[in-house]
Amino acid sequence: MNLAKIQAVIARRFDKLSMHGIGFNDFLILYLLQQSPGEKLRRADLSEKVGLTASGITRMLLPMEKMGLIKREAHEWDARVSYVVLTAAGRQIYEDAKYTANAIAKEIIPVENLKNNQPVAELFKLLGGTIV
Amino acid sequence: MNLAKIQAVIARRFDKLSMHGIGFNDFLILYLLQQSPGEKLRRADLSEKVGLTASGITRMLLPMEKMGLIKREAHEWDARVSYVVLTAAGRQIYEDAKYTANAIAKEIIPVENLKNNQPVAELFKLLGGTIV
DNA sequence: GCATAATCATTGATTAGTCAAGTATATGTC
DNA sequence: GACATATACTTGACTAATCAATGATTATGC
Repeated sequence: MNLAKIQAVIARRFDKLSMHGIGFNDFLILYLLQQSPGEKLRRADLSEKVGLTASGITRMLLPMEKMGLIKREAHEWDARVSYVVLTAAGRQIYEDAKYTANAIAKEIIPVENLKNNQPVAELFKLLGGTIV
Repeated sequence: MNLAKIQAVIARRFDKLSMHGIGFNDFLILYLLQQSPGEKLRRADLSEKVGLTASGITRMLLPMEKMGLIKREAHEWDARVSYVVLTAAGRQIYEDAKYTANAIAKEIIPVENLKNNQPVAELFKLLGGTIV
């Protein structure tokens, strides 16, 4: 009864991100948005990527929206979907936080797995299949 | 963001335990008690074993106590500690649920790891280091 | 073209857990 | 033997998530 521990331990390492005013989950969202075409994702897709339910996503994004890290955008023709879009402020925070996050990820990932110079990407990929 | 998924997936498989009126966590508690000397454990030790905080344990055990699966027992000389003891009813439920749980565990564990004929024990041991 | 079904997002109610503080008891030191 | 500190547990306040229900919109079958 607690695999969540692993996730908690990793997430805790990322507590340093608070120096940028965001947490692990926020960073993950920004990361996913930033690497998506148009820096946007449908809420349904986002929920699928992070492994939360739709309502979980709604609730997780609320404060990020208030902070101005992300904003809403309507789908071109499907009125049911609402895109989550990275704002300029969000992109800026992400760019700043990236360095911190990479440093943390470098402490976690075994060096031999560090092929390209993108520790966070590698970490998320490693956890990937199961996590992100 | 979700290693908890693994745990959730496994726990969900154990939903069948509801036919015995208990859930995965309840079964885990019963399991741990049943294999402890005197069928009892200090709350602190239990919390350590399942990876919850002390308060988490207090809250998890409350309904089980109401259902009469477990009961309290004072420590012989240390008035701070309170043992969690398996009741006769609890043992009975455990014995019944064990068969269901073993069947489920057998579906999850790779056959080559099934040495002795105690799938649940093996499963918990496999998850062990990190989980139980 | 209309009825029915499916999809997307939000909301209220609930659950499972955390942390911080509090209570009670034990232990070590002087 | 009294005080400081540590340990065991409980409680209140809070957080993060779930589910079930709902509203809105789009897709499908006939």
